[in-house]
Amino acid sequence: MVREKSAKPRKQPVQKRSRQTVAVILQATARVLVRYGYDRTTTNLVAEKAGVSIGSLYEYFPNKQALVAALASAHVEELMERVDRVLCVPEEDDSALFVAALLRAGLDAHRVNPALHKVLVEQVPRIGALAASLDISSVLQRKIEATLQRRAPGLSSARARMVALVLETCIEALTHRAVVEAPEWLETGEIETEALRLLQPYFAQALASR
Amino acid sequence: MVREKSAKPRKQPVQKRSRQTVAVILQATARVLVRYGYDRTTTNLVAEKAGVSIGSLYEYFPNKQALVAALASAHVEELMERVDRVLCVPEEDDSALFVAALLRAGLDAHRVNPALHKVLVEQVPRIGALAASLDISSVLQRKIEATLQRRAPGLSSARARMVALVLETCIEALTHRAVVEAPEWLETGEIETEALRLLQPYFAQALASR
DNA sequence: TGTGAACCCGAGTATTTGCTCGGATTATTG
DNA sequence: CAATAATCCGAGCAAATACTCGGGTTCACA
Repeated sequence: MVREKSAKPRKQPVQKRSRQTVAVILQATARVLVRYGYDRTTTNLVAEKAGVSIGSLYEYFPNKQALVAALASAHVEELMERVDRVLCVPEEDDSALFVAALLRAGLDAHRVNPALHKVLVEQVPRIGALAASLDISSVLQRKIEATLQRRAPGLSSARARMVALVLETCIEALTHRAVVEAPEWLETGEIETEALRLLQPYFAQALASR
Repeated sequence: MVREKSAKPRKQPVQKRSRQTVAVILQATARVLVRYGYDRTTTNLVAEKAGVSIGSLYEYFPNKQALVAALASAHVEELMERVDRVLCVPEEDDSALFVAALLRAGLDAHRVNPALHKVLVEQVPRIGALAASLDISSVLQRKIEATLQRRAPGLSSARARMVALVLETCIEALTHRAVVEAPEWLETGEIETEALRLLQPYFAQALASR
């Protein structure tokens, strides 16, 4: 099926009409992905559900991977916006509050179209363009690392990287796990409490032992 | 490509010769998966690399999913054996030692054909038979939960489940992350140290506050 | 050593699916 | 109001790929 895609360039939408078309195609892609899963998602089906012709789809997306990658990028961007909004709040000098804020960002992120998120994470193979688009974690980790170095200049850069990795990894894993396996713990906030019990002492100690 | 697979039953290998064939096919599947990735893995290619005919392959595996699922099951089983071997050692009454043993089990597990593990985790879509085959985490979690209830009978069953989830999730996520992103921290043991710093206080406290 | 069962073979078939291309339709510009 | 560009269309091609089937080969066992 999908060969060694040499990314053939496509035209950019310039008029309002075509930008609308692209948007409709992406929305349809999301719906089809969620409903049928990745490998039963075909470009023809997406075009049909979007109400545009297959020809139009290929005007703007050179292949299926590029199509899904575009959607994934948009999704990740939306997540990042939420995280940024939380990370920029200036009052988390207190380590406990900082961790809590991070955690809330993680939980929040998982509330953006969780069904799509699940498909992207579980079914879409991380290959080629998709690998980069789906690599949320490392972006986030770097972001945390930067914040850390800004707020706790005493930390060596190696330590900052390590602590950022631990925080990001655990938050991402725990929230994701809760979403798919124990949604009731999300509602009740139990997961949040438990994660704080795990991460706050760790983080406090990491800051102390500089 | 692959339709709504209605699992058509295939014959079981009974003679030594055919068992050998099945083994060879599975080994080839692993090699092909690692080398070409999931969607460029075709049944025809697997048969060719295994040195058997495509007909023989379909004697024992009804379709591609079943083939990969069989391989995944075998892999998971191998992981579980290692984990069991560690978990059954009787001397971890000390909470710190218990966590350390768990962690070592996690790290150990990731040393079983890590390349294959990576492909299975990152590329193979969790659908149908594959979803179950790849669900290592929940099996492990239940195993930890049982061990926990046996060794710390003071814990309520809800707490045991929660603590097991946290331990399993974090160990799995951290080790996996280290493997793919910072292998040097695996060599030096830094990841292990750091994970212990995170998990031991948490676990000790969880046991104390019964 | 004969016979049926288990096993193996691989060219070929039936589908699926990504994607093109020539031409119609709509917008923009001078 | 041309003329040119942008957009849209969808039948159909080419290639890939999962899977079958009829027939040959090897094994178990009486």
